[in-house]
Amino acid sequence: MSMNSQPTPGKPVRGSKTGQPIMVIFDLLGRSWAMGIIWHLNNGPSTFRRLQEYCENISPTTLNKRLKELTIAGLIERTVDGYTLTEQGLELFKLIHPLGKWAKQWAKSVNQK
Amino acid sequence: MSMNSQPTPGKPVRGSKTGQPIMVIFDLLGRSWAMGIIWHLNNGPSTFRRLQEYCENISPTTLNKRLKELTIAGLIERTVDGYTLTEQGLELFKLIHPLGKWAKQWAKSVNQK
DNA sequence: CTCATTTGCTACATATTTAGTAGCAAAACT
DNA sequence: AGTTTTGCTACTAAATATGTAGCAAATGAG
Repeated sequence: MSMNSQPTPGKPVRGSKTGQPIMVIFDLLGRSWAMGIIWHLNNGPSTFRRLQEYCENISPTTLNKRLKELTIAGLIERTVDGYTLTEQGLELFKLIHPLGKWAKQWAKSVNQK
Repeated sequence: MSMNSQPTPGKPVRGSKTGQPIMVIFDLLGRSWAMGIIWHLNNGPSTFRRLQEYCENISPTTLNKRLKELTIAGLIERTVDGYTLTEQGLELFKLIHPLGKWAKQWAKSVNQK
């Protein structure tokens, strides 16, 4: 079965053939560096090259693909200052933000084993 | 470069060479069906076969891999009733839960374009 | 201007991940 | 004792990500 490349609500995605919104964003955000990009853009606009550096030298192929996907999804956009979070992207970031704290706790407990 | 298969805090993962916890769980949860499994287990314990059905006939290979990863990560465990969320898994679910509502709104706005 | 740099990105070859199908051994019914 | 269900492995094909090279357009310096 061939899967859509752009995760779109209502269309089958990696993780949901019916395209349930929650699964669609998890497909989108789960792709490599997608979260890293959003996390970073929360600090302000960034150019392609700068994002690349920040993302530990992600390959330009992947970065470009990710940027296009996130743009189509309405989470980021390109301005004169570079790529930026849209309002929707910012809201998403706020929702996901608490995960950072939880993840640190989780990391400790995992490493204890 | 070869990447660890099991996303582990402190070790390089898809999305972070330094293994920052937040990136590690996004790697983990971003893999196909990982979220679907957690989402479903929130309704109670489930057997392998039942999970498979729920997950739109995910291939057993992938399901098994995911289950192992989530188990090592301490998010799920196997009991007499089948696979279940651990307490940590449940907490994670609670954090992620609000995303569901946001995603529905987001889906609407995306489809309007 | 004009030459050198930087930026955003494409091409391409390789490696890793996922999907999809078949089927088997052990446990649970009947 | 025989059938069904369950948890899972093996294997092949398709999709995704990585890593390197490099080019055309925009920017900056002299």
